[in-house]
Amino acid sequence: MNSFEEVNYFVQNGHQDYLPHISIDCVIFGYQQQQLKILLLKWKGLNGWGLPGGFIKRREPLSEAAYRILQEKTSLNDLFLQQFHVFGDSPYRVGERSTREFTEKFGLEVQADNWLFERTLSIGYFALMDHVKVNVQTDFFTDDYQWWDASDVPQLLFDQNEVVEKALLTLRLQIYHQPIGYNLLPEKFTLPEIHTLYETILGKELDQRNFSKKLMALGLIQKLNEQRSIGAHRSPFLYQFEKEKYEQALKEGIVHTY
Amino acid sequence: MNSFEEVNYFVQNGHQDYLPHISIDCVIFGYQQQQLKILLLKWKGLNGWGLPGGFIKRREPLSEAAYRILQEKTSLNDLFLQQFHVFGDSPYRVGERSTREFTEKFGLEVQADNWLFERTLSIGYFALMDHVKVNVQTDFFTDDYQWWDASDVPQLLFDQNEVVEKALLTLRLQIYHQPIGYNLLPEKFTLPEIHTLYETILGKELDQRNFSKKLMALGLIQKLNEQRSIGAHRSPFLYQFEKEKYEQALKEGIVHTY
DNA sequence: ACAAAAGTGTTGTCTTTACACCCATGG
DNA sequence: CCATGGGTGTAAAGACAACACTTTTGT
Repeated sequence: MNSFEEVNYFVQNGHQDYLPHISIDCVIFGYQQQQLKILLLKWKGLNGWGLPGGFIKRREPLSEAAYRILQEKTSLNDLFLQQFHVFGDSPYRVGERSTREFTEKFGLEVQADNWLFERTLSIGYFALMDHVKVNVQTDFFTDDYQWWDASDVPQLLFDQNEVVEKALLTLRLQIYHQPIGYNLLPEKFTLPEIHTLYETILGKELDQRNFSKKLMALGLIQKLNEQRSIGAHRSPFLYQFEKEKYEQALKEGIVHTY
Repeated sequence: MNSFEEVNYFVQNGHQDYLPHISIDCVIFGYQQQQLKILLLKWKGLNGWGLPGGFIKRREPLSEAAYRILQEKTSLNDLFLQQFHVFGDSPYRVGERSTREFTEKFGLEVQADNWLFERTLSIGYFALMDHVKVNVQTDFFTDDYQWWDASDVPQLLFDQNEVVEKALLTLRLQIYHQPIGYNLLPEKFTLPEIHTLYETILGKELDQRNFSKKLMALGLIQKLNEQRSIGAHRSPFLYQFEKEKYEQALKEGIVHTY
């Protein structure tokens, strides 16, 4: 959705194709330089940062909508995606919104009762992905994107700081019950890499030896006969997830503490 | 909402007061005779069992809506209530619904584009309450209610069996991170009572001695100097939750395994 | 040879599990 | 006095946490 005509049609007539009053917001986590990152888009005009999001088509299953929105923004399809909360309590989510500012910033005339400006609840989804596979698409409303450090997210538009907070909390809780990493790491990774990933997500140090013992005991990854060359240091071995076991663990859950 | 006039107004004009396309479904858990129960309402006409639910008022915060709906149905206000999932994938939640059957059963004329019959996502909430405090209110659409054993729920209307399943799953997961019991048990309860409650929720046996050791170690309950008389048996001591500590544990979470 | 990161085991402590007997009460 | 359920402790096994030195690699 990039041309003025497309956007104008969406704004004026989108309610025919999409459900009003409900949107989807995506918190996209990536992992980069040993830091947990979140993908934010810069809104044109509003001049602030916000989460990628979108609306649900009238005949589209909810989870398909979430996948579609993610794919539109990241051109990626193998990813972990999970609903985590519906936001409908903050003042922003209770009242309707003014169209004036919108008209000024984007040059689109909208009636006061335009569907986009009615009260809209938002369903939060979070996704995990390997940031190097991501090819971010901006659109008419957004003109820039950036991966922000998860612990250092700027002030976001609307109530979206709350959304990010909740996503982080959910991710941290989840890491104790589900394997995480498949979607955040490259296919082949080293023990120090996944170790740092866990430390990063949990925001605390994990003993190197205990971590690898435990991880190996889960039996979800296998050691390969290859090493990565990392410069003037000993070359770490590469590992990869055993997909079937990983999927099974995702379904059945695991219990551990790291 | 009991009179024909009220209902007719709601059906014809409800979209002015309520958000269309989104509803709330409540899975209400109670505990009774050592069994985990779920409150179901019997729909008039449709002649099937379903969950209590309702719509969100246009200017009402989401969680207030959930509380209101619960209060309307149960006349109860001190309760534990939590959002757990949005349902929008099942065929029932993707398409619009036929008004014909509705018209026949309830004698209300509705247009094909009536707001109640458009596609509607449902936000699932689950609640825990002491069933003896509950005073169930039926309304125009429902003429009976019953507490059903959680492990033996009948075929429900729409996609609601899925909703109940997910609620149970969430409850079971949650019990490892949050104290549970305050809202399901009477103010004063015995160790065997809370012990059976946990066994019931988790669906497995828990060693009596280990359970009480662990429970006491959490420091959320205190022993009273009273006993309950239970007939021809030794009288068990009564306990009660220490509210402040309980609330704190709710907020901060706990980790244990039972 | 040096700097930097990878890799690898053991021990003590704590947590968890398994298990059985006596006590209180009412009929 | 009997039947039923309540209440209580200990020991063995397993899980967790703490901890340091050697190896590899490139410069």
